[in-house]
Amino acid sequence: MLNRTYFDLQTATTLRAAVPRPGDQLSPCQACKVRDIVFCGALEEAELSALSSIKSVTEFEPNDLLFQEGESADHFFNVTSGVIRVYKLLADGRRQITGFLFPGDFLGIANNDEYAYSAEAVTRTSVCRFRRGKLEAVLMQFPELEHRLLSIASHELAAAQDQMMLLGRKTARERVASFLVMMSDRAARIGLPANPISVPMTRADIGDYLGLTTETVSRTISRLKREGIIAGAPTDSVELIDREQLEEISATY
Amino acid sequence: MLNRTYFDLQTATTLRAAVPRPGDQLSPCQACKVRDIVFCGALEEAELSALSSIKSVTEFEPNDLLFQEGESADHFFNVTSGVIRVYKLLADGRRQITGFLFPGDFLGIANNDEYAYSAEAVTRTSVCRFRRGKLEAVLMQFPELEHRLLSIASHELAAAQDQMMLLGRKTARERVASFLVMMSDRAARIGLPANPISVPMTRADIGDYLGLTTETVSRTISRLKREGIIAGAPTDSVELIDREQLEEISATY
DNA sequence: CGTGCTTTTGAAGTAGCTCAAGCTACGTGG
DNA sequence: CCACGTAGCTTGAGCTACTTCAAAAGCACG
Repeated sequence: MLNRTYFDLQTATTLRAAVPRPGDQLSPCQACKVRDIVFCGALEEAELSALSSIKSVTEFEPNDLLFQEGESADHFFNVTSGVIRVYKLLADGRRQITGFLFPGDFLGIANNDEYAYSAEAVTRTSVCRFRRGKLEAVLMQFPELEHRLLSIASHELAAAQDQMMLLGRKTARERVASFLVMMSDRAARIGLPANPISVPMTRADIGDYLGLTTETVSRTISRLKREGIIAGAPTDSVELIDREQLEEISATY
Repeated sequence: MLNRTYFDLQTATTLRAAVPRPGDQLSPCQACKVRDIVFCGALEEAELSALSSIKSVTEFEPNDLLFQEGESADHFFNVTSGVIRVYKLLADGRRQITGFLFPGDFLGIANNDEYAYSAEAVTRTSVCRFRRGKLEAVLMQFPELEHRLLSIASHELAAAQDQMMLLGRKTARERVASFLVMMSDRAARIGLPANPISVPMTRADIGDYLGLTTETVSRTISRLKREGIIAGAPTDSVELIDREQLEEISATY
């Protein structure tokens, strides 16, 4: 399961040149490849070193559980490489994946002291982990960080609303097209090529994300291929041949 | 359209005794009937009067538009009475209602400077309105307020994830049951009776919230009535006869 | 080179949708 | 006060997009 995807993502974050800045080497985070993207980006040295002092780096293998719904929410995470799936389960095993996380994404915003969802590694993944209590102390000290968390939460909220539209009102074809366009955009955002995209998650994952069955996802992708809109390079990689049409199909307003 | 529901909600917020506190009458917000519920609740007098000085009260009639997706996000709102629907549209008119707002709910968290969704009054509604720029200035001054916004956003995020589960994986029956239980819980939360609940929105609204058609909503409610699990008092009011069974049906983990 | 997992494809079934008609409630104007 | 119009709700009949069940094919790994 340690497939190409993982290497792609590794490569990607490596490719993102970590531009040296004045004041470099003051804290390990200065060298972080994804730190320009969110949370830790563009912070004062004081804030950054406060954060740095409470972080620990952890690695996960594919399908490793980061935490489970209902567990005490002891940590926040910042993904530095790999892909994570976040999901909820019903008693009878039905699963809804509420999001996929990529390098630079933040994880662990919870309103009680319990996680409201579970999180698992899709690929080999590394994260920057913060103890909740400690992070909160740092937040108290640096209101700018809290401001940033609010901004992250707002983004997530907007994304969640788009996903509700997708789940409530789009056809299977529109959902799959939306998914592929989203994957392409996310890849571009973290510095990967937007076109032949890597799709490390299984059809079952995609189905549980889009509110479809694996069979429907597979059939829909097959049809898009037959129509020449996309093409499947071998190892879980997809080429968007007619991106414009894909966007039309995706029915984004 | 100025039906019983509106009066119910008016009554409710009036019933919520505004307990006098030391330091009362310092600002008009002290008397606010919903202020214990969120955002403005339990603030220092300084914070409260800062907020109070930038707010303005506005009323909306049923179906009035508060703002539209894509508009410049100039205001935040706090609902003080009535019910609001928040939704997104696709180009061809398909609508997804992403939430209903009740007294005490906060509205307008946006990540760009554009609203990501539209908002309309379901019933006659009154809101407390804050100019975005001014509120942001107050936020800068009182980090506690930003902390509170983050907490609100976290709650909304958790609710959004539940809704994704509902839209992606639940059956029509489970969705309708979930909806009724949710309405009952929300009513209780703002001090209304949890049992004969008022359902001011149309079947079309409910359908667009649950990812169903009006017909399916209607049929499903009819069946729940036939089974004696709920009963329809006349004016858009529903009695939960067997709440326990309704919760079972709703498939909440 | 077989074992297990994922994906694909087919065939049949069904939950929910579409289309259509009738019903109820309510406000309006004669 | 009653006819009338409109908007929402209900119910029926038929349809279809997606699911379910099943099997075979592809692929990764020991």
